Amino acid sequence: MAEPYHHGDLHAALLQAARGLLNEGGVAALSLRELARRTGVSPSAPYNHFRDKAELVAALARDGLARLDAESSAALVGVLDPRNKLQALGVAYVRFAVTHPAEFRIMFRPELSRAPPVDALEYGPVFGLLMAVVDEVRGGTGAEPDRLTTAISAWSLVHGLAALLVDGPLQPLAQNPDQIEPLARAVTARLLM
Amino acid sequence: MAEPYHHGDLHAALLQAARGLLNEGGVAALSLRELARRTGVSPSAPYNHFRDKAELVAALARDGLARLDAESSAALVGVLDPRNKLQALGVAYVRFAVTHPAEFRIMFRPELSRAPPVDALEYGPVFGLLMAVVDEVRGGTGAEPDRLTTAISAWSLVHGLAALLVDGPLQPLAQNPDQIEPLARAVTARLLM
DNA sequence: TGTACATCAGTGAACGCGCGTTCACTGATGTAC
DNA sequence: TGTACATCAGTGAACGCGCGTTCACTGATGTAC
Repeated sequence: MAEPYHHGDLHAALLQAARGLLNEGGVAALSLRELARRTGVSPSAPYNHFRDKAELVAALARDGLARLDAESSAALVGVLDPRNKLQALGVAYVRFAVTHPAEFRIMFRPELSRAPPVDALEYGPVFGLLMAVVDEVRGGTGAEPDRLTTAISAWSLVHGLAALLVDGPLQPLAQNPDQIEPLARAVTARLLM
Repeated sequence: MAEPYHHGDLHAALLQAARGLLNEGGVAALSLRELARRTGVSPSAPYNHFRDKAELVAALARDGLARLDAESSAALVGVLDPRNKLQALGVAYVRFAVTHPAEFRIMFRPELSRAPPVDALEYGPVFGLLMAVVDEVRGGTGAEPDRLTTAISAWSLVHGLAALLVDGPLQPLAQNPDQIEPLARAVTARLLM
């Protein structure tokens, strides 16, 4: 209501509002009109920044992936032991999901955006990181099962915990984030056995 | 188009059509009107069988849970070793998710129905089964970590694999179901180490 | 076996709603000279 | 430093659509006698 023209940074404001909307009401609640309302702008204003709704959703997913990538890399700083690296990566994954549930949800709902954000088993940054660490771990010990299976197992474990916390029956636990870190540590510790 | 009145079993036909719709277009595609169209019935006919859309979704989730429960119990028949039981339960879980993706999705999307289908950590049938098997396994060996953490870890592993196959970047693998069984076996084998 | 009638499970028109998107427009901003 | 003008980022009305749900209705079914 301040100045009718030229919002400060509508692009960012829309994405921010979209995150909020997703966190509150889930995917069903994400509408361009509501976004416009929340950023105090007319229904057609968003079309100056995104071709259509799918493009906005795709941008959200892309941002989420980049953030997860950054946090994953950060989690490895100063960690030397390969097995500790694997655990650190897992804990970071769960923490990301719980602190950014909107992005986490949308990254794994490919119907929503035009193209899948993570292309299958192609080496997206995050999966690449995981693969590298898995190779490090395998390099140490002897006759372990196949690389891919190991990576998929590790990914499954943390993805499952994240999904149960974000969308599933473990949701109540995610309410106070102090409990998340120890739980994630305990669960990912199974990767080390 | 045969006889205009008294569909054979509209209740079941609607649920069946809903499963199809969910499998094809995801949650967003699930509409009562489309259901009516597919079962060749007027838009108001479904209201003779379900109070509203939420009730239909809840019925779908309930059916899915019952089915998962039945398949889980069936998977344990004839298996004696506790660790093998744990694995069998895990494989059944993944198989259920891949063969009934609609139900699997909806069971873990509590916003959709009025009440959450699995009440938190209360002992729903499936979780009860898991807990019992976990206790069996723990009874065998000595100083293992806490029950709940063990159960959550096991659940996370299989839930994560299921989610990555159904909605995530492992989707391509789920196309030919012959690969699913060995993969599920390999991944759940990590529960035994 | 026939008839009367309550109940069950449909029809189809209508409602109001929120949505995505388009369109002609207009004020603010920034650049060239 | 001023002015002319292209471009950028908004407005607001309008569109068509599919949705969930309601309503008065009606044909088919099953039960009582």
